Amino acid sequence: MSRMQAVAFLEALAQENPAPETELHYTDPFTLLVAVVLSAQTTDAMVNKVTPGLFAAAPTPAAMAALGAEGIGQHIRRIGLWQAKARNVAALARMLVDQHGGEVPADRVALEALPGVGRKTANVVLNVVFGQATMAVDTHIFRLGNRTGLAPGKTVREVEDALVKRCPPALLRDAHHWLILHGRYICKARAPECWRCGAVAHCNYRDKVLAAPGG
DNA sequence: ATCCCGAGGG
DNA sequence: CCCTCTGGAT
Repeated sequence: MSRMQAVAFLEALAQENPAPETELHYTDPFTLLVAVVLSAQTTDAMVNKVTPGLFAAAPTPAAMAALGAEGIGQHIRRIGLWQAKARNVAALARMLVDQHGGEVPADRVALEALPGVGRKTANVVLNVVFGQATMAVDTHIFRLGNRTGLAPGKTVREVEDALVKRCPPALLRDAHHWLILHGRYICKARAPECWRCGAVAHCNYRDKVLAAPGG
């Protein structure tokens, strides 16, 4: 896919809204960070069931640290990996209070040093909160980037770099969010629904699907 | 059975 | 690179 095509592809996807109800619930940098940490290997809908109660009980790093792993666990028992997440969020909140003045750091190294925060979560925070030119690549975006030719790469880093280079600055913020939704609901791993893709005109994957046996 | 808006550890 | 942690949806 040429750069011109890639930009047209991204602009078309930015207009799309496959599933608005699946946005993560948060109100500030800290709750965004926690919501993203909680979302690992679990659906956003499930996370949204527990975050209102959790954030009502502990809206700040200090309150979250005080709530502790036990208290946090009481609120998030319904989501996957909740035991490890409760421990991580408690420790993470404690680190924010002790080492970062109760604020979410605007630095990749500091973010990734927080328990439960890896490259993907750090990229979401850097992009959404601090407006940095980063892309959070998950399995959906990795697949979409390769299959459409938008951002080819054999590693997550390669796909990430390709997307940052090709995405117009105006679209960069939150681009990972609508790319994920597109990958989750339209450009699906199995049975992709090209007929309701807003960017079919800028992608030849539909032709490949139709040409494939049984496609 | 397989996968998920992953991270951490071996 | 591999594996495990978790629950829910498909």
